[in-house]
Amino acid sequence: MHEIAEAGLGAPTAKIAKRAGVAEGTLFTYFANKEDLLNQLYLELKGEAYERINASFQQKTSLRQRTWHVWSSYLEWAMEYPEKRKASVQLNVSDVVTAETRARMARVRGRIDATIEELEARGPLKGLPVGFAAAMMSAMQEATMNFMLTHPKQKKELMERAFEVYWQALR
Amino acid sequence: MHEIAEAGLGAPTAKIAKRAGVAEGTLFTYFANKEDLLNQLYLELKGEAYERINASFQQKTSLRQRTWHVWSSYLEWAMEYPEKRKASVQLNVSDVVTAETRARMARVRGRIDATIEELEARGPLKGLPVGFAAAMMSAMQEATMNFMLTHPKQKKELMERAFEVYWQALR
Amino acid sequence: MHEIAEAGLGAPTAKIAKRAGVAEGTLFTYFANKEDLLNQLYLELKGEAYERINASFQQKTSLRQRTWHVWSSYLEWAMEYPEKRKASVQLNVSDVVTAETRARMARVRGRIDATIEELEARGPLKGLPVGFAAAMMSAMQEATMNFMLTHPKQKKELMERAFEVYWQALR
Amino acid sequence: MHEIAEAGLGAPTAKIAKRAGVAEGTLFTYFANKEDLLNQLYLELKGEAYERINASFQQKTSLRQRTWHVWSSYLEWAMEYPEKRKASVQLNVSDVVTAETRARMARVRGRIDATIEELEARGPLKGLPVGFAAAMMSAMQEATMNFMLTHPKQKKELMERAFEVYWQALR
DNA sequence: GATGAATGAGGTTTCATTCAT
DNA sequence: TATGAATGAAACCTCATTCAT
Repeated sequence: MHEIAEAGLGAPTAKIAKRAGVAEGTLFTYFANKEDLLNQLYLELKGEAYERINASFQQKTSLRQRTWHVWSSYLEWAMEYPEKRKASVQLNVSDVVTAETRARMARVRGRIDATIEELEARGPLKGLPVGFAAAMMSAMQEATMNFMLTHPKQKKELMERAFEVYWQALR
Repeated sequence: MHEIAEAGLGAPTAKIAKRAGVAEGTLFTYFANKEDLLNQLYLELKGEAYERINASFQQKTSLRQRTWHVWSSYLEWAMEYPEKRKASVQLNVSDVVTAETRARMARVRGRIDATIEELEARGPLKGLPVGFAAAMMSAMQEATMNFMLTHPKQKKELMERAFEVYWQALR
Repeated sequence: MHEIAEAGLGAPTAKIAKRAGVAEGTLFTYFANKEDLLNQLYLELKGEAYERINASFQQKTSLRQRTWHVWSSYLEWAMEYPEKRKASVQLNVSDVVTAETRARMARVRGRIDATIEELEARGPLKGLPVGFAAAMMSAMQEATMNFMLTHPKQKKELMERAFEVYWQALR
Repeated sequence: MHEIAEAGLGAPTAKIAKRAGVAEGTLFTYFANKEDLLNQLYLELKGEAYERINASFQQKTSLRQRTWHVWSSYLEWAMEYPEKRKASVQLNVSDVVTAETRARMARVRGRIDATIEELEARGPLKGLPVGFAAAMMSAMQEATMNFMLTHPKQKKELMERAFEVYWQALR
């Protein structure tokens, strides 16, 4: 993860192994090949983020509260582990992550998706394809993250006001 | 550009040269090295998109009209040249594009930025860092693009309704 | 043996171990290294073939009958265990089988060699180096085997007629 | 060829390149991969041998004379270039040489095969599969070669008397 | 004695870049 | 200025062998 965050997906397996404190060959007793390693890393990182969101998820609260929960817990996780987020983004954009891996991940999202999809039933998004609200949130979260990192003093404010923007957009 | 869109930034210079109809070595009489080539390509692609936006830009219309112009002309360009957009995104995410290249690009945006920054003076974004509205728009445009590509029948609707979402968000 | 027949001498020790139903490391409590293992396999396979020939060897019959016995029992063994023969041939050609192993094998041939050497006393081979008749037989057996495998219907005929050719040659 | 003869098909491409006086990478501008290189080498070596045989081939002489020509010219070539022969044998036995390569080679044999097939019309081989006489000759040539190499003084005698054996066999 | 995770040297192949023509 | 063969560093991956358990 460290290596991917620093050097991108092109990070040599030799360096990855060294950073992990194992021999070059050892990598390949745990992963069939580099692609497999990257896919597993993706599952691990995304899984961790989702777990964080799910952990303190309050099913019975208002839609706004649940949406805020999804919005904020992801951003908090990402701020806490910027390297994990960076690696995660790199993997997400690339095409080493197979459709199968993405599908498996989707199955894990569960309650998160259920909440976000509630948003799609509302006026501004009614009739648009499923997943649009979620894609919008992701896009806005990433954009917000970048500003939170470059303007650490306004971190909290950015998180809250950007959420307000998202929320207003979907009223 | 074709090669980058198809094979990513890892596309071999040999293939790039062949596609361009020149010999392998010829590439390096025009570009110092691969990184330089990619930076120039980035400037070319982004420049083309901005030119498109600037071309029919109506300075004197309402803020909403100008914002819609920026929103829609980029999306139209991107739909018209999906390969250019794909290459452009790849380059944008990567770190071969130097800070200097990005800075040079920023200087070209001119009137576009002026418009988008007007948005930041409004309530929902007041006090947030400069560039936030633009970043938000880019993020939402990319997310919208992906849906336009996978749901071609709703192309027009997606473009318009997603703009409405953006606009509502910044009211 | 199975692995060698299928994948050649390059077959990984890991696979050999698995096929044998033991752990990777266990191989090396029985064999000093891969080369040793291959040499032992060679001894085992050749030994088995020779044992087969010796088993029903009739010392007192005519030279032709004894020669036929050697010719046919080897071919029958090879047809019965094509994998053993394949592995055996691979080992024979390679140079992992040491001179010492080959020498040890020679000592086992005993009665077979005695018979074949009788052939060398006859006109056509008189004066040629010891072992020539045996080498000739081996060469012809391998060539015949290949045809027996690709023309299974003529198996018996090929075995008999090719022997006739060999026998005529040495009259 | 030198490397293959010395170290077998496992000879590292790095060594092959060095021996050829080119850089490691240069190999792969001429051959798609190692397998391709080995196939081309096979074609080159076998081709050379056949060319030698065809060169002074006298179409109108007796069958025995033509058979002797095939027999002896190959053996002479092989004695003259023992490394080429060794490499050639290694390749022949292995399965890196594809069926397609072998087929292409077969097409080159031309007049040689025509002669050898005449032998198959004769009594001892009548009714046996096509190619049997040629396979027999190859097998016997290889066996003879080994003795010629270990008994250089009897070279000429071995070549002639072994031919006699072959010829007698097919009377 | 059996195990199998760990090792790292060594193998094949790719590719940005150079430079004589 | 254009060419493309040559280069060799560096990438990914395999596998015989060791050794703590």
